Amino acid sequence: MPRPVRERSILDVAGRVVADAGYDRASMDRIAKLAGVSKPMLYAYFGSKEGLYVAYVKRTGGELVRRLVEADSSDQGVRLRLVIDEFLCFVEQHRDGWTVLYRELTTRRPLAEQVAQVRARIVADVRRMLEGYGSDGFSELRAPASEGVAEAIVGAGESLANWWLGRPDVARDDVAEWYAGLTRAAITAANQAPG
Amino acid sequence: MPRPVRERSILDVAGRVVADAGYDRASMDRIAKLAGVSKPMLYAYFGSKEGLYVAYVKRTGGELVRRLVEADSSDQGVRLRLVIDEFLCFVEQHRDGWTVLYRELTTRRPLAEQVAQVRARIVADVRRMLEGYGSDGFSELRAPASEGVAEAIVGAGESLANWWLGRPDVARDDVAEWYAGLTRAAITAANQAPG
Amino acid sequence: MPRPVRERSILDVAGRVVADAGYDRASMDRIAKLAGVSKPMLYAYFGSKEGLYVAYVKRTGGELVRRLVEADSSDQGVRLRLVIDEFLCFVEQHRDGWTVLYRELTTRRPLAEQVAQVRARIVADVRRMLEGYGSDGFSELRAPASEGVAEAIVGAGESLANWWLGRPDVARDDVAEWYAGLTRAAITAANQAPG
Amino acid sequence: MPRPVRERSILDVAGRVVADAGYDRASMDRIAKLAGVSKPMLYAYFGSKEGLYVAYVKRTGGELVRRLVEADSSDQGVRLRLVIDEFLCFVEQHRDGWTVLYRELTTRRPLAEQVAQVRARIVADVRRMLEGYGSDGFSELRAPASEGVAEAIVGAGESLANWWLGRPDVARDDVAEWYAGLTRAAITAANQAPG
DNA sequence: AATGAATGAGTTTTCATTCAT
DNA sequence: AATGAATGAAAACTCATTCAT
Repeated sequence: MPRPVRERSILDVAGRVVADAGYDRASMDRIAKLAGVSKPMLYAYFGSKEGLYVAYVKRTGGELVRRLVEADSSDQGVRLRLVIDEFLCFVEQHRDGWTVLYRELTTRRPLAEQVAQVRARIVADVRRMLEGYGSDGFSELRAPASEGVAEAIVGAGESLANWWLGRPDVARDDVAEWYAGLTRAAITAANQAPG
Repeated sequence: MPRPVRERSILDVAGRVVADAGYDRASMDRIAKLAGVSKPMLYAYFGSKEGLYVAYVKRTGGELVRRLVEADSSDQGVRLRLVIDEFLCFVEQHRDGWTVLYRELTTRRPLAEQVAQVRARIVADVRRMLEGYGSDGFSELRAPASEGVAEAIVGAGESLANWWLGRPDVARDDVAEWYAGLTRAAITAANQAPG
Repeated sequence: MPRPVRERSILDVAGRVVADAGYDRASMDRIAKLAGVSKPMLYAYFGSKEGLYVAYVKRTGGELVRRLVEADSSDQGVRLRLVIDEFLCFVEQHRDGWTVLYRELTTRRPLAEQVAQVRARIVADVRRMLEGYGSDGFSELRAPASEGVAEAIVGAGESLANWWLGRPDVARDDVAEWYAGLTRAAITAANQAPG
Repeated sequence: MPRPVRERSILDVAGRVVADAGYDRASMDRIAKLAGVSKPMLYAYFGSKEGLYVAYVKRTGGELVRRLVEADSSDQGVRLRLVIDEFLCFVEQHRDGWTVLYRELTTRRPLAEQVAQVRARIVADVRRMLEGYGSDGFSELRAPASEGVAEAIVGAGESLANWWLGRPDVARDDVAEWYAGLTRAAITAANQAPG
């Protein structure tokens, strides 16, 4: 089997195992066995446990960011809803990936950097949205309020996504609608607060 | 040293260590050394590593819930703001405790149950708030929307609290104000959505 | 079994195993099994494989140096012969120790430092002997010649000792006599060379 | 690249790596990478790690012996000095080779045999020199004294050579002179001892 | 003639946990 | 009531070696 193919299939398994057990409890032995390869292959391809994890996070986080950015480049009016849709689509399609990204957000060492960067980019986007909102005459929101509220909005989405993972009977469209509503309301409220 | 006193000081140390390194990387050796007792003491008092952790979570989560419940029993008009204040006070006073509770929220085995229960009670409270909101004539919010939005609101608070932990220069009052604004806006938006 | 006793018996076994197989091929598993303890004991007492080795070398090298120094503090006339006797006694009594000290002399990483220090002290002594020899009127030997010849003399002794280890039928007294003769001759020759 | 050429360049690399790290810590991976060939090539050419090592030692030890033998076949009067010169020339030109030969002298398994043979031949030569010395009327030296002293003389040379490797500022001629002086003095002394 | 892909067996090290005193 | 001594089990990682192409 050629290397790139193997690499992808190993990453898939690694994501499943890490999503299931967390980084610390995910053993290389288990990943190797489930991937149908020997442990030395994991090390030949990824160098270390951390290397394997980082490769997975880069692949998965990279795709999430790419999709959000694309959705964000659409027409102003529908942008928010499209970005939210895209986010929920990603969660739906990559349950493991999302679980890993989200779980390791709260872990300090030694991998937080990678994941934190992905999230930071998203928070920054939301913050820009908050700060730009008032440009048409309304009051304007500035740091640190814009930062805090952006964090809150992103956190709301994460939490909602996790809840949704356990409720497959709920339609994505509904979830997106709630989240979009909350976001719009939060933006409005934040901008009116100082006034 | 009488047992209850020693137990409390051990729990304090355990919280610090677990907040610092996470449950898996927190070793009993380290906890024993920092607490100034021998390892067999830890086992005599708490039975196992999991037992020690559960004791810590019960104590810490219990206090969080107690404080929120008390704040929630106050007058209707200021209730939301008081609860939020109480929550942020707790985070401020128990950085380790909050970090542990929050971090382990996303961990599956073997301790999630305990922590999840604490959070579930909070989410349920918020949900009741959402569902009761309309009782005075407005449209009413029902599950699963009320559940999802409650999750989102709680998630927003968690995220905001974590962000705030890294920004000690921001006043608690401001954070509380933003969060209260977001929550009220979200409730209003959610109730108007179906109409 | 109290710790100091255990430590000594572990060190004895470690010396035997390392003398037998060399540092790299000596496995902690094997040392633990032969010492009748579990591997974690080795780590509890010595920290690491290197730590165990260093402890052994310190103990053994320390004793060698102590004995040589004592013998060296005797009356001038018989000093050389006494030191040589003491050295050969040590080799006879600590075959493992000598083998380890000698073998690891030629190893670069990561342990050479310790052993090299022991040897360096001995070489320095011989060098001082060489340089002081001429003080009664003969020509005097100086660096780098004194250094080189000291190295040669020490090397001759090491080599002789190793050869002797494989020839238990040869009396220690004879070996000592040969070595003393060689050393005296070498000193004389070295001092006359420049003249 | 024709096989013999490649073989030689592989051996050169192997020598460098083994001199640097020792046999056990020298990995086939590293040798293959530095030699610019794939690992299966190493096995096709040399059969095993041990095979590669043996090939290196045979080549290097063979050259050392050849040079010493040639120098030894010269006129009686200058023989000793020529042999010593040749030895030091070899060390100077083949630092890696000498390091490997010397280092592995003290290693027991699994390669000592090869290296030990090379050294044994040299010791035997010196011994013959010692035993023949007295043929012109002086007292004669016999085993085991001749063996022991020969070992000592060879060991002195090895030790001197190693010391010299770290002192490139010292002229070869000086080193050779010291060593020749020591050797002649040792021979004389050994022959006079019994008398 | 040459190599990318692959592994069985072994290494050092750590950890939660218990026993004898 | 308290601990020094001790361990079974499992972790991450490495290496010499081979096969299929």
